Order: sequence, then C-alpha cells, then structure tokens
Amino acid sequence: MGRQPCCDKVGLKKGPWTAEEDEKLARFILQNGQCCWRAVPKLAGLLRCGKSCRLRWTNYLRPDLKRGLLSEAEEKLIIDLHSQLGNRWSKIASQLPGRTDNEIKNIWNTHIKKKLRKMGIDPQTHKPIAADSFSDREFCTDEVPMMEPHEIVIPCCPSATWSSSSSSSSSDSTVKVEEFQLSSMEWGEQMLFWDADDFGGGWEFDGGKLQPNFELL
DNA sequence: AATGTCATCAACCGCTATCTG
DNA sequence: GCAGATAGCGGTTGATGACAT
Repeated sequence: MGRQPCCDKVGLKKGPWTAEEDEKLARFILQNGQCCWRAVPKLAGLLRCGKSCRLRWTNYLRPDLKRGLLSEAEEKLIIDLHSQLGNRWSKIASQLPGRTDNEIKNIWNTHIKKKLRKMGIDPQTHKPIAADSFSDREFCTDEVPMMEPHEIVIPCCPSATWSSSSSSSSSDSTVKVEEFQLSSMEWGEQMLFWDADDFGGGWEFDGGKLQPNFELL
C-alpha cells in the first residue's frame, strides 16, 4: 500500500517561486492565518503542494523575518546552541527571532563551519582539532582530545556583547580562549547587519506585486 | 571576453513525530 | 492500540552569481 505522497505531483509546479505566487500565498496567509497547509494551495489558487507553500512562507514570506547578515552575537549564539543541541536547526532557530532553520543551516554549512575549522575547532564536536591533523585540509575528528561540553568556550570578540534575548549564553564556560590559540580569532570582521528593530513593516502589495515594505528607520 | 571553479541559498526529498478517528 | 493523514525537520541538490584564470 505505501503512504500517499504529500501532494499530487501531477500538474504541480516546482522550482523557484514567482512574484505572483508569492503574492497569492502571502495574501492568503495574511487574510486567513496559517492552518491546514494541505488546503492552502487550493484555496489560495496555487499550483503548489502544501509543503512547498509552508516552506515558502516560513523561509521567505513571513513578515517577521530578519534579513541581512547575522550579527556577531547571533553567530556566537548559533555556535553555542549547536554545541548543546547539535544539528537541531529548528530548535536553534527558535532561539533567534526572525531567523529560519533553513537559513541557519545554510549559514552553518557555508560560513560557520569554515570559520570554526580555521580556528582549529571541529564543527561537529566543537572540540579542538589535534595539532597534527589540523593542516587546513582534511580533519580527523577521531583524534581530538576528549573534552566535556561544559568545557567548551566560544571565543568571542572583546567588543561583542550579548543581547538580552541570548538567554542561553555560554557565560559559564570556563576554558580560556588562549589555551586553544583562539585569541587571534576573526570575530572582529566587520559585519553589517540589520536588526529587527531597524525595520518598520512587512509586506505590502504594490501595483499587484508583492513588495517588502521594510524601511530602514 | 570566455571559461572554469567556488560559494551561496532557495527549494526539494524523504523521514519522523504528532494528531485524529 | 492501530492506522492513516498531516506537519515539521534535517539532509541534499540545483540554480545562480561572484570570482579567478
């Protein structure tokens, strides 16, 4: 028998969303709220499966989404949470208002992993990579010295401060940054970012096209 | 200018968890 | 308790743009 596919694949559109589709979906959700994703495409007049609609809304159309680069504090929080939670992206995302699990996953895989490796930290275990195996190419996590999770410290930029929303910060970490030669970290890289408070608004329909009306205050 | 390579990110796929009858 | 339906999650892929040669 086998389970039914999440949606009838025949005649359904795949691939990138058009502005028109975005408008239909956003308008529908804003008017009716989020419920019963399976029914959404039909009711909103979309040739997409409910799953695709949910993803599009969650990752792109939601008005409360932050856009732009991550702040240093957000990046540190992600690293900290990842050391505690592992690849539980949705759990991590729930601690970062305005960020999606997909976004965090992408940022982790493209930026943070590299940064940690560069720092000599294994991104999966959050443990220092053994000196001989740390040759900026291939890493063997089996050879790293054992270290308890509570001993891990996320090196931080001296000027960085935790926002009040960073409830689960690593403030109780005890290992000195210098012990792992991490003091020359690159956290100081200039990162421009927009804070949620920098925006006033969300989406609006302008001339039949869905437009973000985020205005820098 | 043309081509190749790499980085990024939106979107899809398949699996699991949860809900409902 | 069971089975089917649905939602949600995490891994992976593919399109695209930026950069290097």
